[in-house]
Amino acid sequence: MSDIARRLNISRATVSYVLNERPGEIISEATRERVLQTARELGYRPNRAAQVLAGRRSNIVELCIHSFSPAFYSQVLQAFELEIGPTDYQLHTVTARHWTQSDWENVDRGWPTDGIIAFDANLSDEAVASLRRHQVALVATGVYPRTDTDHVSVDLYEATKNAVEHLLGKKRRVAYLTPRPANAADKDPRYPAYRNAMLAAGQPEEVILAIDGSQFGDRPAISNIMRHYIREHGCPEAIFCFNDEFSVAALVALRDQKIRVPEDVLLLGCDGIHETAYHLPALSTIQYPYAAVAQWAWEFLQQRIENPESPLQSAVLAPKLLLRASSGD
Amino acid sequence: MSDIARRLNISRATVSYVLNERPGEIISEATRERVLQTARELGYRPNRAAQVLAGRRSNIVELCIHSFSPAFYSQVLQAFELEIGPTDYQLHTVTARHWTQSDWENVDRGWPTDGIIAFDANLSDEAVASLRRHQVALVATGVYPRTDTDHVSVDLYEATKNAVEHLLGKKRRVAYLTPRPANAADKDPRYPAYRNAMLAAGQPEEVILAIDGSQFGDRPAISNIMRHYIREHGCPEAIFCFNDEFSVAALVALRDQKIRVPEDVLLLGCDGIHETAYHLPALSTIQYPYAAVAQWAWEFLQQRIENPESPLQSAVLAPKLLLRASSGD
DNA sequence: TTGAAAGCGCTAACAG
DNA sequence: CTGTTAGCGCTTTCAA
Repeated sequence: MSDIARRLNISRATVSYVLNERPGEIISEATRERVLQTARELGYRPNRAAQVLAGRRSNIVELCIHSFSPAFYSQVLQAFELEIGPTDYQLHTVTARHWTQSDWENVDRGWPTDGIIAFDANLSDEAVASLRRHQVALVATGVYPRTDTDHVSVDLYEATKNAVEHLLGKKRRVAYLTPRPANAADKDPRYPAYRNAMLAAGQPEEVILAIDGSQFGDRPAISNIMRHYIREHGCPEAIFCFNDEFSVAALVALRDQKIRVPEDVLLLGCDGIHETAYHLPALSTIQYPYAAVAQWAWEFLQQRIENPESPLQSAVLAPKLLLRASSGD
Repeated sequence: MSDIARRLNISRATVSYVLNERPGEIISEATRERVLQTARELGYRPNRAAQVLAGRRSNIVELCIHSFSPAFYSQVLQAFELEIGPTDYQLHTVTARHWTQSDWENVDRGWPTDGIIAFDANLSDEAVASLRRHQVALVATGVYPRTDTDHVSVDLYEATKNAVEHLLGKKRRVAYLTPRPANAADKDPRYPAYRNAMLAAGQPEEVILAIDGSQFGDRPAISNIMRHYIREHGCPEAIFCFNDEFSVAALVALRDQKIRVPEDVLLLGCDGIHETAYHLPALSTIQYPYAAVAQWAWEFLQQRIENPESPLQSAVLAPKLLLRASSGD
């Protein structure tokens, strides 16, 4: 910038003004032209670090997501990309799988972004409070609503209950295939929903535990567990799966044992990853509202960026049951 | 930092020294302790923009990738995440689908990162030259080797030729399903490889063109085109597909028409996305060396960051044929 | 071992 | 309309 100023014998401020298209301050068209021209000639490239240090917005938002796989997460990424890509903002993505609470408290230190989207992150109240104190624009997403930050949540309870009820409408022995032990510590709404639906139907619970080490989604491991389970306990008449990874893994296990879906057993998963549509039979699932989550989150974040003091907002979205062949529909 | 210094009645430089664990400059253990302590009390958080402006490294590398979907790209992301995640560096990800050459020339302006990985990007020679001039550490990946930047390429030619030859070993009428018109302008090695294999076998080419609008991967559209094609031209005995998206789409179309894979037609795709393993039949494919690409790219980038003047490096990787049930293996 | 001071490149009052 | 100036928060050379 000084180079331009020096070359043109004007001050750096003037240059800054025209380069920033400052509204109000009107620079003579002639000077403007000359500055722009010279900037081009000299190959001027603004230095973002300096701009930000001097108080400018970065026009970058950061999406912190558990990881880039399994497919659920890539679909989330894509939804945000579709939402934010067309705006002035650049979307940066970072994986947060191994983050500690202190990482979260310092999330704004990675780069001075204008805002942070914490997708399904395990954010402690303290971390949120700390970020709020530091005026970091933050919107979180997750299964449970929270009131200490802008938040969009997806309530799986109803959809899961509907799903299990739907299965119960056709079969009696409905199992739940999950990576999470079915105890009180499991705060995920899927288990309570399953449990309550079964209770209401007067049927005993049947939880198939498939802890697979890799958080979610080691399909071969899950398939193996399913195979063993079926050999020992026989096959349930219907299986509600924690998510579509489990559902596909179960499908593979059943295939291997010549158990037909949906003739012998119904299958219903959760998340609505693309792949479910292409299996044979097509897999029923609970369709996660990817686009809507991205929309609301981005909406809230923009408002928070524009107006840091505005009241907190939150949205609760309800996913829909997507019935296909695997549940006999 | 000034706060800490003021509180302790020492200079900001001293604080900076201990906070940076400056090697060599030895600060008295007492001062060190006091500074660290006070920093903690005051909740000191370094300002990255300032650090970078003052000449520090950001410890961030940016991966510029076409988009977050289809699955091929998520697997690429994951490979890089696996490679770079455990290091001191943070991996930032940005989608470059709509970037122009000028976006590329200014890629380092997004944030002052230490280095850039351009994955399968359409980088003009000028853009590369410009980045080089600006001392931006850049490693590119792609199908073709290039000599103007650090580069890792995956050579599909051999693998494709092997694939087609493999199919020709079992059937005569081998088609190529692709989104790219088979003309000279198609610089992708898949078509030439297919063509040459067919020529060598004395078989006529059969190119099924499935331009689907969405660059690659609109599965329903591709399936439709396949259905029409088969109705009009009958079904080839074997199909080599541009990538696994096409392969899955073809599988669906064939299923609909009660054409059996592999009994009636062999199918072989490209990329080795996870999903191929779970279809019935399991889909044969050319396995892209995700991990190796990430490793080499990261290796080159690190060296470039450490030593901007070191000679350019490049690596050429060969993907392997992964034969499964869909090609009758 | 510590402190003073000069930037890094840019923004934004404020005063002409 | 344009120039002067004071930072933004940190690093680093040079002296002490």
